[in-house]
Amino acid sequence: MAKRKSLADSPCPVARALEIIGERWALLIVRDAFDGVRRFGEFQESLDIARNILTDRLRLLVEAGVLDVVPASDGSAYQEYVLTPKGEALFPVIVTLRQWGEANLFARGEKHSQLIDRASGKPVSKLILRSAVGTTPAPAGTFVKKVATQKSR
Amino acid sequence: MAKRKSLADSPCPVARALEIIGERWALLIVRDAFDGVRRFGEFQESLDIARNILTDRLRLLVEAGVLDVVPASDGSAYQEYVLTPKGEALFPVIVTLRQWGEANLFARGEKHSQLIDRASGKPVSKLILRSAVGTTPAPAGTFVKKVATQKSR
DNA sequence: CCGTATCCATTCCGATACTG
DNA sequence: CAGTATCGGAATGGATACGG
Repeated sequence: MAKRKSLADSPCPVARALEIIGERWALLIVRDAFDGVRRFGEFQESLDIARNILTDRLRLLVEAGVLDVVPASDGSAYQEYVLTPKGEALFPVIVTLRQWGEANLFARGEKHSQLIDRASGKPVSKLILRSAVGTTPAPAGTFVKKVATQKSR
Repeated sequence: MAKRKSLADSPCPVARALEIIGERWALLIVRDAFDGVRRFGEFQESLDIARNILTDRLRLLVEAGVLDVVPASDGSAYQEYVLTPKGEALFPVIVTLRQWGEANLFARGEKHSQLIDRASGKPVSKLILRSAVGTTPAPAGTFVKKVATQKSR
């Protein structure tokens, strides 16, 4: 008993997403990857995570298709972990999470780290995110239920 | 040993945010709250979560200031759990997570649940998110480090 | 119907030692 | 440097029984 219930088959996209990245380390690894971190040791030092756990989390993220393993860019015989397109698509998630954290989790005047968007040169905290409005035409029968109770403010 | 490292004091807003909602159930509870769920039993049924865990997670979210406890709206002597402004500010996080899940975690033709934004009448999956561009003027000395390595695509 | 309390299996995670 | 192997303690989560 006490077998953990899998969310991987949930009809809710939020639940499925959490099955992959709803875990203490996963998103921090992804955040570091966005930050340019590629090597095992860099992740380990940056996150201060035990090596065995890091090994396991990297493996899970690779299996999930969020990271990819490539031969090291320098001569060394090792590997590097880079974001796949699927992993890069997590950028808006990181940004919104960061924005929420900055706005709600820091005392006035308290310092926080910052991330600059390479393309725009602006802090990611100030990015306006564009969703894929045109993508997924959503043909009839796509949804298993429709709930019209959302507030947006 | 093996004491879990707290992220609550991390200078990274993403890490702090994950300390609160980076857990298997927290965001699903928040998602349900956005969906209009307010009662203990509703959460329990919707999430199929053990009652003791639900109790604990609700308590944590209340402590974190994401949910608030109010007297039941019907006559019953119980309580209801409603989103605080801080909790409602998580809306963009849920939306981006959902968008990512829809785009990357479902096979073509596979159905997923849907959520309609009350204000706009559109699916949240197609919302264009506006960040608080004007807020937090970010005076000098706000950041502990600046990293300019971000890719945005 | 709303929770709390207990018990226990599973999972997580840190420390450490070890290999190449 | 980049992992793997093993260990033990802590946290998570599920089942269930109980009380308001």
